Amino acid sequence: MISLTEENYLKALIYLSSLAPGIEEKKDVGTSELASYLKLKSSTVNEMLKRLKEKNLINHEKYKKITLTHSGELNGLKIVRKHRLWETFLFTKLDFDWIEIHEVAEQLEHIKSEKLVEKIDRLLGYPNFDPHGDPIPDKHGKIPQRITKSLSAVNKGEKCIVLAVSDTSKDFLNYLEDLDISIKTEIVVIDKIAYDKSIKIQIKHEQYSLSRKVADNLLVDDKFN
Amino acid sequence: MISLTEENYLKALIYLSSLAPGIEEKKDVGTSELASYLKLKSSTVNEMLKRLKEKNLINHEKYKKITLTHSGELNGLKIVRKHRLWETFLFTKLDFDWIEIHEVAEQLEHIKSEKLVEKIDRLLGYPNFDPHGDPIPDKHGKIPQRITKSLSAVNKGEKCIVLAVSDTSKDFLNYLEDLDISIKTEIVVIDKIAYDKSIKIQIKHEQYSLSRKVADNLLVDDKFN
DNA sequence: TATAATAGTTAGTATTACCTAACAAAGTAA
DNA sequence: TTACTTTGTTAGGTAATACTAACTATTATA
Repeated sequence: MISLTEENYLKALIYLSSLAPGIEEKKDVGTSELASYLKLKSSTVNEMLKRLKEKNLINHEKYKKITLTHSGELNGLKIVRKHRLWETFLFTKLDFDWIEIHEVAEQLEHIKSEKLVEKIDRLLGYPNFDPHGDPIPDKHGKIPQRITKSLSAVNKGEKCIVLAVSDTSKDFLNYLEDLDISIKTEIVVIDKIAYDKSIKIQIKHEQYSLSRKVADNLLVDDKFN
Repeated sequence: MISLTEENYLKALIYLSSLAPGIEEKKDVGTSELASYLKLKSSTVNEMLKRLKEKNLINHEKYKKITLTHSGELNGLKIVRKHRLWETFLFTKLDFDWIEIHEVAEQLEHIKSEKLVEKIDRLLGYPNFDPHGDPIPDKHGKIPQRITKSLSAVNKGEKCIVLAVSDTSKDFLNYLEDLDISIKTEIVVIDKIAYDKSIKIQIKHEQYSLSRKVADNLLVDDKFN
């Protein structure tokens, strides 16, 4: 049996080891890195690493980096799957907004019931991506690949719809909320300013100017017709 | 902050102190009674009682009975409310069956999010009773009263529908499942045997004989036309 | 009412998951 | 290559929640 706390360590390891650009290349994770991500002390993490190793969920040698075993990765992906399914449920079925879903899903992801997960998955129509655009692993841990294009790469005059964001910080999500940009929002690229790489866009009948940074973090689909 | 464990103690106290027939008359609960209900040792419970008393959730003097304070009752009712709303959700929205819902709701009831509870309540259309027929306290802890009549009290020749059960043991629920009796099942009382107080009923086109005990534990509505 | 049975309490122990403080290993830079 | 910095580990402590064993108060009964 994997405890709630252990589940959170696995999830953190999944997240940290896939932080590298491509999903394929895995990054090795160190004790302090994990500790600072979980907002815990290294000594605490160190102790947990021993338990996770005993349970065959991670590989770890003294003073070396941490990697997930097959079992560890599978179990971690299960939590990620549940988290993202619950986020989707909260967003699409209960009208929670983009910002609120994460916190509640952090709790719901630990509910132990295979059947419940499957039922929710079905209720949602077996979605491949959550409301933030993150891929939802299937029950075997397979992660759907997304064809992504950042808004920065869309040509002048073209139309696209928002699929996902590559930054899920509160600040960014709040800013998007102000601009009324959410998943499936239709955006027309009016102009691209060469000088500072900012772009001028139109949403419904409003026009805005977005910085390069913002445009980079908006992932879109430009061939949806 | 009330811990998950503390919440379970409060819920148990709500349950045990309302075991008396009328909901109004409250029964006082003892340490061992609580311990045996929670499948814990009295010493464990005793320790927890101290903590609950410090948090002003219960009244308890050495060697005396336990009663809930106003705050304890309110907090306990909140858990009961969540439990029953989740059971209703699982039953009506996810097609879980009568027997499975309890276990999953035991976990879901501890999710902390006022908003989530309200959203689920709304999604379900603000139900007053859960799939077992138990009343769902409202957000202020008010418990809807049900007008109950046991199947034993229905006259020969009359029709009724199942509203609730007064025994939620697995054995009983399994037996009902075998008979294909669930909430809203229509039952016609064909005959009442004076000798052993058993009754003969008809469901759809099947006839069965039910013992007195079973009939007593089936709560029905006989004026639903 | 004396005593046996039941109920409730206390003391001491274990586990999980956290902490601080002290120390050891590895990596970096003068 | 020595010295500094960062990273990782160990030892020892705490709070929550459980346990067993031993003890005490209350209740029931002969």
